[in-house]
Amino acid sequence: MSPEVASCCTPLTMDPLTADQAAMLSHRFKALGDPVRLRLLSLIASHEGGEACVCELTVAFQVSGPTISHHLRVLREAGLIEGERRGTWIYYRVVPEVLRTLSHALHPTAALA
Amino acid sequence: MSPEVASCCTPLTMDPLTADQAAMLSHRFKALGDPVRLRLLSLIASHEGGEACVCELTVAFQVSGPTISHHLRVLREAGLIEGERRGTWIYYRVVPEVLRTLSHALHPTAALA
DNA sequence: TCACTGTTTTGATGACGATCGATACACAGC
DNA sequence: GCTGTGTATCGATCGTCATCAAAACAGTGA
Repeated sequence: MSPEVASCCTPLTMDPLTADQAAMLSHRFKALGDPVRLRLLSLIASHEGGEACVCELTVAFQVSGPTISHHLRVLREAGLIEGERRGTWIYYRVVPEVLRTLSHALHPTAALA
Repeated sequence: MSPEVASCCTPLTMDPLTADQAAMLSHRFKALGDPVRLRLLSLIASHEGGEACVCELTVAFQVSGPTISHHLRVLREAGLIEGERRGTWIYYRVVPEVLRTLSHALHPTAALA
């Protein structure tokens, strides 16, 4: 993603969001607004090495493979995760700066590091 | 809301979320997943005194009154804001602990205060 | 090149959500 | 009580989304 993603917005509690800022942020929050996607993100982020193969993610849910793939796409298009193919398997990892941006947007003292 | 809302979850990057945790968090993030609601929340939080009257919120958007009311209800049912009637007008304010919870869930070092 | 496995895309379907106008409810002032 | 204003609910509409089965695509190894 573009470099400004991690520093675009002051916390939403400090100044009113512009329509553009709200559109960008809401797109990301919407991606987090599904329990399966949240658990996928959590599984990837907390997985050993910071990345997880789709095959490991699929077995953790009751939903079908295509559905997992759909949710991974939504997370990917929201900039929250990145995928990379290595041989047979595709590995996903989180984009920490984007998570930090969202965290910061919700709470002034958060994620200043 | 219940007392545990502000401390229920370790950051989702540390441990995989349980289905219950994911359901609760995704419900809140879903409420943030709309640009109008995000701007409403921001307007309320950044407003002088930490609260805003519905009449002040309605004029800031192009959408109808019922639609604003609907979005305020979604935010309210997600526990992100609280409303209080004082005389003629109803004032909304944010629930800071819940915002801090969400911020913390996204980033380990965030919102420990 | 062929078969096999892993992942994504396509197409369809049922549920959900954003929005509106109309209506109902709550309070203030007369 | 009545009337007017502020806010919420109802009912309908139309678009979006989560999900699946089926098909397509990508890479591996025989």
